[in-house]
Amino acid sequence: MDYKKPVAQALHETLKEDLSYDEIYSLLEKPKMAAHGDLAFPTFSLAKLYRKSPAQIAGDLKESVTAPIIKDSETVGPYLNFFLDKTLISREVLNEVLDQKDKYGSHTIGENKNVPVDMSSPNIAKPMSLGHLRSTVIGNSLSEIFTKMGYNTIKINHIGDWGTQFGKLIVAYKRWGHEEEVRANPISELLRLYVKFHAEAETDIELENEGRLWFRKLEEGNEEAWELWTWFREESLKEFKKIYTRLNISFDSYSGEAFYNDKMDKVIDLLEEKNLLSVNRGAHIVDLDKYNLNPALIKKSDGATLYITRDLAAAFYRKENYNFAHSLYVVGQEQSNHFNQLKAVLKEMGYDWADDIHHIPFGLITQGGRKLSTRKGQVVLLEEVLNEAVEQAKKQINEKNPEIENKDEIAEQVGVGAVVFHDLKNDRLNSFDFTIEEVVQFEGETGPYVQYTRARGMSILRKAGQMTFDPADTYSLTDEYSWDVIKLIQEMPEAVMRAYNKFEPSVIAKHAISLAQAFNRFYANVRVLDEHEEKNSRLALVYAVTEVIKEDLRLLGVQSPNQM
RNA sequence: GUUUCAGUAGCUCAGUUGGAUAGAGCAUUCGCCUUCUAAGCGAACGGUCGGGGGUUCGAAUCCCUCCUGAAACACCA
Repeated sequence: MDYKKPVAQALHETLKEDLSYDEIYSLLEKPKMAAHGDLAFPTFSLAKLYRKSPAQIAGDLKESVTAPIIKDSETVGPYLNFFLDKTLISREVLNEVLDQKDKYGSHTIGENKNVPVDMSSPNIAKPMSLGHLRSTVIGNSLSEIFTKMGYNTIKINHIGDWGTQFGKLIVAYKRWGHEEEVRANPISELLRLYVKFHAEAETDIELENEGRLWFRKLEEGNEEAWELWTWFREESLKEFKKIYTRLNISFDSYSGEAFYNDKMDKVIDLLEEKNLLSVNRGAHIVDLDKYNLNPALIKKSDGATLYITRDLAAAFYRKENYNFAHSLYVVGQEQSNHFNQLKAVLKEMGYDWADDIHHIPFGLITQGGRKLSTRKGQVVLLEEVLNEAVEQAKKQINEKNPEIENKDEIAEQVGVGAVVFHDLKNDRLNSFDFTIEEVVQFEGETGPYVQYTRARGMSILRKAGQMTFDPADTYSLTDEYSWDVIKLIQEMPEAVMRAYNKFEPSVIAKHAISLAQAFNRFYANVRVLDEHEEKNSRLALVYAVTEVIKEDLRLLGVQSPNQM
């Protein structure tokens, strides 16, 4: 329930000559301090109109603005502060959560419209790095958020499975590789070969040529090249799926770069038809001067296609197959220029749906201040990070709750949850320098803190022996601690909306932290299981918190263990 | 060099549409477990919101300018 509405309505009764309902609604703000009440109305904007001091206007309004929901109002200078009826609002908020459960906070504006989400997109034969983790978890979370808005999302893993590096890889494998080793440890072995190739190529210039040759064979459908490529791809994908399983993420499509090989000619034909291609320094380009962008290189001087050609083909394919309302690309911010070009070319072609394509950029992860580089073998392996986090989680469990069952399962949920939450809690555009100590933090504003908060709530419910609550009951909560919790629960649907509008999972993470903090304060100060006339209402509040936290975490792709 | 993004407490970061006395977490120091899980709660300490100008009743937030950092900038993806 949005309690701003009845208050705005009450103000509008008095002010309808001068301010619209919407203006009043947007002027109403949440005070930072509890002493200033639950909602505040600043009167500055009326001062000129009325030729009175804002303080005076606030005083006049105080007398005339009333509503059942408004328990009390006070003026402090130019502000009219409202104190609301806690009992009434608590009851309605609880009724709503108990009734809707995990549907609480949902919206319907997506109404079955399609939204493909391009995310994760690791490269074959290379380990998944922290950069891929970001794309994966941000993409997954946005996909959940869009689903909660009513959209039908399609998670697409645009695998990096084509390019000259496969020529190099084939050469390296033929020279130094062994089948058993690749089978045993596909990615680390293929990576070793790839790194070795670049090291050797520094002195042996013949290698690069050989690599190009083998890539051409691959393109021409040479059987040996094709078999090796298929095999590398399969082995790599198997390895990736292990990680996706741990992250609890699945995809609707693994169509990668190779999938569009036969779909690029159509793009080039279309560009020619529309007279958009010109030849410059031997290359085919689309001029984008009027967009203040570099020309888009569609075809190299040797006739080969490029990244953008493929992405154009992918954009058309997705428009035709999904008829998307929005199309998201969760890709690092260093590729902003590419997506600006992509959209500009589509605009030039006359397609308005270019505006529905959204690049969702995110900040760079460095280590020791340096950019991570696969070629030089300087990578942070995602799997090792997850393992370390899970190990630390297990250590904590053994210290703090050694009697618990399913230790391994819980350690996995907590450890992986810590990593994922850490990645999502801040603005996605922030860059950060990676340290394992920071990621594997379990105290303060972390995933495990939020999970732990919920586990404490679940423990109370178990002790009470009550897991279901009647949505129609007349609940009543009057203390300050409950009130803070209620207000946070009430804000959840709005947080979902904001996360959606900004393509920003951290909004949800922040809400989860705030709610957990408020609940822990409640927990420390209010005895739930003691006999009290509000006991049943308090239990209902605990239940509502466990539901909302679980839903927040689910939207982030983090699991909620019932005990830890 | 051009473009884009960023600069808030020792560190990591919030700050919604411009609103009241700029907030958290970590770290440090100190309190709270015979009572629902101490992965918790509370307190103390900590600020020229990068500098300067401007707009406004009001600026961390908008505009200009300078400083610092990161990224991108034609045949990689």
